[in-house]
Amino acid sequence: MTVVTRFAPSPTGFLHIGGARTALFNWLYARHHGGIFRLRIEDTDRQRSTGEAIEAIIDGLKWLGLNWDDETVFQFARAPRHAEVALEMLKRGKAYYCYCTPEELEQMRAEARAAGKPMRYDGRWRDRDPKDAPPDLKPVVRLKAPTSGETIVQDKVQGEVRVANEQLDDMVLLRSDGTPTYMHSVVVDDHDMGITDVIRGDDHLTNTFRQLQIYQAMGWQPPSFAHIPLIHGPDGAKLSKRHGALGVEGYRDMGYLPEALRNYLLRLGWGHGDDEIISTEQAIQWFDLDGVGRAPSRFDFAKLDNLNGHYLRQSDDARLARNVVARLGVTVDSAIERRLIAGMAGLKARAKTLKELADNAVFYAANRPLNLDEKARAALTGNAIGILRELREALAESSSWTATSLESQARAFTEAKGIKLGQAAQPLRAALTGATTSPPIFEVMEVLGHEETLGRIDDATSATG
RNA sequence: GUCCCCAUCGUCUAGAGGCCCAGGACAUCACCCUUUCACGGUGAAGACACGGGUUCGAAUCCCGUUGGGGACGCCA
Repeated sequence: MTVVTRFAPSPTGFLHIGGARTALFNWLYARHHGGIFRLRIEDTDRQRSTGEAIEAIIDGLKWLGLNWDDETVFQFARAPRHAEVALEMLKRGKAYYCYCTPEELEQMRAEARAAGKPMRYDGRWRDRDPKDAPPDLKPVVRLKAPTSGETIVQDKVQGEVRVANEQLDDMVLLRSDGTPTYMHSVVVDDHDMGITDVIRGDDHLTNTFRQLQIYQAMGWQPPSFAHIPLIHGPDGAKLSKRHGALGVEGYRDMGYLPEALRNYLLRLGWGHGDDEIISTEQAIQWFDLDGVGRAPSRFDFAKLDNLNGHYLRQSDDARLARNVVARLGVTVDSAIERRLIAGMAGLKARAKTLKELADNAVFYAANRPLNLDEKARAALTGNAIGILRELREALAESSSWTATSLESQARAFTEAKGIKLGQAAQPLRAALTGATTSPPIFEVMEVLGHEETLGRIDDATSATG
């Protein structure tokens, strides 16, 4: 049988990091088995669902490279079908009308809590004569759930999980306005969409018992389930905004690469021996549910940064240069674009994120005269100016403008003067990059070129001297 | 409150009774490389929550305790 998985977010906000991982696991599982990965938007909450959220989720999935098959299913549009199934259950005696008011239910819960019992609906309309129905009240449809025995989930991650049916109550299938509840629509949609494997956060584990009862009532074959642990913040509590609970676009804006985020998310809750750097091709080949752990994991930016740095260094220079230009919000001519590409090798080894990369690339994109930061200005005081002026004269005659030849010229110069290389290199760095840290300075000179280099030195020596 | 799930270095994890006085990665620290900062390399420190069993032998199995998390809506 072909594997069919799905990602089913509710469009009440952005695609958060936990959802992204759930989507990734579903996608990998489907791709691993040569199956189908589908997207269903659970927009039945009309108050909270928004078009922007739908767009954010779709953009987020696309950015992450998680492509889905077949057309996107919108759950709200299927409400008539959900009602149809509920009515069928009514007809079969598997469901019934309940005329309880919200106040009654609230009281029931309060009493149950006080008595130390599970907070559940007591089933007072379960076997009551419909003639008793109050004429002015619209009823909900409730599932006639089994009252004895137990419901068992065979979970691919959590193992066998069972609960006594007395713990579960008769849940609402159709609201009094005739719209379906989440619990009901999920089952109908998963069934109709031919989903074979439901992979979702383990906050749904206990919902599964109830959903299983709907499958049983309809005589449907339930899919297999895999409930993956949630992602927590660094403090072990729920992921907060400042700890990573952002939409994936937040990660994009911070300068993370989709392949890095994919790799990071994959390793959060899943392992394959000692492997850490895992390409997407490899992930598809290796991914299985056995490798998914059962304990929740904590989100760690430091590790994400490390992974991102790795993928950054692997990235194509032209791609990075384009991203840097976009981030800097500048327009550059083709000469500067070439300069950025040429300088990228030195730049990308020094950055963890695209944002950092862009910040460090400013001196390549900028036109003269350069802005010098405080430390750079400090490096251009005292005899540094004199050294720079002399070095400039030596360099002006240079016939070979490559990093290696520039370095040997500089070394010859400092040796002749009896000073350390650093005494010339640091002022040079300050003058050429406006900072005290940068890629190797002779490489910078090569990338900048003869004319620009001398010009920047002149700017620095005249402005300060 | 009731039910369910979880528990290995700070973090992510390897570990499916002897290969483990517990391995890898990130982070940390030291050293090397080096014109700066990175990258890279070498090394150090660092964990089986606790208590009982079972067994010749337990990180691995069982029970309990503690600690986390989740679910108990006419939200999804």
